[in-house]
Amino acid sequence: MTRGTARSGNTAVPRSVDVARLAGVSQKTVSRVFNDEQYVSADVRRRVLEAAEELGYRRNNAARALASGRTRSIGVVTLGTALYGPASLLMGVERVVRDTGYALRVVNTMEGDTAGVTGAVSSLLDQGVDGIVISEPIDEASAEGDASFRIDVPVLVLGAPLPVTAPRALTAGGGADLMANSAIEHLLELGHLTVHHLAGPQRWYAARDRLEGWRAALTAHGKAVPSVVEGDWSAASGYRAGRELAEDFDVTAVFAANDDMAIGLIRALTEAGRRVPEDVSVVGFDDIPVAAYVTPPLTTVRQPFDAVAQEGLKRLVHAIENPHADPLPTSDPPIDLIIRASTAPPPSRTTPANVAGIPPLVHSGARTIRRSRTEARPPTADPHR
Amino acid sequence: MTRGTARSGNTAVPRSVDVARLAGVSQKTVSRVFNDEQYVSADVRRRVLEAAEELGYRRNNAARALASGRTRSIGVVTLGTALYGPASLLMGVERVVRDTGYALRVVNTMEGDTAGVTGAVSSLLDQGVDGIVISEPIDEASAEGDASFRIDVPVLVLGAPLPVTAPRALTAGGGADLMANSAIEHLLELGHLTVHHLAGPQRWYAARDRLEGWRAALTAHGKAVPSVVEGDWSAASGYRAGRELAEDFDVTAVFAANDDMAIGLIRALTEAGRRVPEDVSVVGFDDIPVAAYVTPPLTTVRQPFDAVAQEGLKRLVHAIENPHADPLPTSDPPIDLIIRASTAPPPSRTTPANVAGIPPLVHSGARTIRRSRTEARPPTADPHR
DNA sequence: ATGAAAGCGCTAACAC
DNA sequence: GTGTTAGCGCTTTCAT
Repeated sequence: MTRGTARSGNTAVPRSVDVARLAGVSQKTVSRVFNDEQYVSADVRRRVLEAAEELGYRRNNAARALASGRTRSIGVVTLGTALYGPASLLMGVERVVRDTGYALRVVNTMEGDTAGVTGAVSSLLDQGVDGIVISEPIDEASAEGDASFRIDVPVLVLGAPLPVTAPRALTAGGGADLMANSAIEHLLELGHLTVHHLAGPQRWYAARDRLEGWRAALTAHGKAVPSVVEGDWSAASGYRAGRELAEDFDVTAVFAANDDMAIGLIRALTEAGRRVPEDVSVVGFDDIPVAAYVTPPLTTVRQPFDAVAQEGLKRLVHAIENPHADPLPTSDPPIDLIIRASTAPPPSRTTPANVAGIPPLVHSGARTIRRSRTEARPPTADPHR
Repeated sequence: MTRGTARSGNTAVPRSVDVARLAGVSQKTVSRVFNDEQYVSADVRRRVLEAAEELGYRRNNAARALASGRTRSIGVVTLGTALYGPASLLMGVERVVRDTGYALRVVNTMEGDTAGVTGAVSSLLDQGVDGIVISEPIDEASAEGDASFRIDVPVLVLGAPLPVTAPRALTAGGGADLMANSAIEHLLELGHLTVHHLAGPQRWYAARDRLEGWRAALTAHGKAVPSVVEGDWSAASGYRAGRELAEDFDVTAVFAANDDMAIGLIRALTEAGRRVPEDVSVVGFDDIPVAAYVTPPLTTVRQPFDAVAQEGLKRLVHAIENPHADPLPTSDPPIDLIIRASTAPPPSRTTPANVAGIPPLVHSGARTIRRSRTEARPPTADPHR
């Protein structure tokens, strides 16, 4: 391939000089037009645009980045797009990033990845990004924050505290402990003596956070804190946990750390002859799209993924574009507890079990309890949906 | 900000010249070391690496791209990471891309997006990519393939025919018609007189493909082709469709175009008093992670997302790196039909309905029927999982 | 309102 | 094996 000529085929890729020549202006003027700078006469602008159109001109982004020192792209480190939480967060981020005019570079850290978050961040830095989003990082096998390199672009961490040392760091999301709280209170209000917990993998901050919220809520209400069963977010692990829990007849309510595990759990309980919600109530976490349609429709906590992504990115972009300004303030979005048919009062010890039957048509009558994070207790219970 | 000095703080970002100076070699030698070129003595290589380490040197990717004409990145156009199919494909692509040494740029086209796939491709071209992956594109409102610009990088389309005109195009995946076929044959073998179809949104190629497969399979077996109900992939739309279908007592088997709709459908049937699978059999599509754990466990078609992504990308990278060679041959991966508990023989007209009960512990005994695309009919039915 | 000149930090080609 | 010289196609600075 000869330098500076055709890239493929027989037509050369046009450069700004070519456009300038055709429009009869200087190269710099072409640059001005494409950067929407002022001081370009309407006539010149039109001529330049026409010439560019005719040649099929596209600015070379590498040259732009090299000359300006800005790549106009944001890197995202995400873990397992297969999971609803991370996937939703990624979607939210993508949506917002586009509106800001930045491009998105994505690196996926799989669990069990040797390089981990540190490696992913490093690779983004190599690629050249103006800012970084780290979505739901998990604890690394190696020591945390041992990155031996400097991160001098702003970093936004979603749903966890900072996993790496970065001078210009921001966080958004998280606070699942408070969300867990509303789930537990709902179950206690129904009359359950305590609530068991099917936890997520404890390397995930989100999982630990939910567990802490569960424990704190029980303790605050003076209830016993049963031992914890740990899953791996999958329905399969929920199913396995369910087989264990089904044997313990003291279990009347379970708070699962996500909906998938809740569904597996319910399956196992059902197969063991323990009816949900008559014998055991189950609350999930996430409100995945099918949650309202499984049997029984799932009571669950809905996370405000979109709001978190949007709010966090607004702050990240602000930090990128105003390196010396103070970061924008945080504003945690409210959380919803969606009450459907998988929760009910505990079985009364005197009444015998009814004939098993299809749970009634309850999901259309789902209730939502919204609570903002700044309130201590939720005063409202507004029905919607 | 002064040119060529500190980017932030008081320490300048080191360049290859700085490394060269410190190591006592020429700048070009540093470049050689970092590009793993040959003809660098072990001693020099070590000194350069040490110097780089000490300074915290990182190659500037923009400069690299500008000088070499290659960006070493691949762009992905994906539609709605919220859906299991596109999300799985994206995950697969990410996994493979990393191993190839390319970076990933992602653009998400939401449904109802004005710019659509064409706009997304254009934005990737602006960003500068060496190749493009278009994952499950849908039909655009505007005329197809009307892109007024040239796409002179290789393009890989996943799960659909080419939505844009590109000289160097490849495709992978797709062929859902054949997959639909195995689902239909399973139901017919159980004794159903025909199979209804709950289709996906017909703007999606994948949805049309499944519909065609369904229609073709019924026709091939001389069965009646009932009218189609169309959903939007969501469980909610499956539920709405289910309320309609529940009223038609001729419906004994339904093939849903994805698992989410199947779950919504089952919910609606159940609420209407039609038992699954005793009264109505339901087959889904995708084998989402919870499919084995909903009630009843879902019989479904599993798509080989990972294999498709891997195979497609291998060919894309080959096309990028060997512009003038012939494209690598295609090799369609096999498809699995996972038989669980949502399918059964049709109700015999003489036997009255049994008392509704919990479906038995069947999902652990799931059967898998695998068929490769080159065979006309599946000869094997090997149990696994 | 427009242009000329000087880099941005690297890789490519060729010399030694 | 290693160094020298020219760009890559833009943006920046400064002149007009």
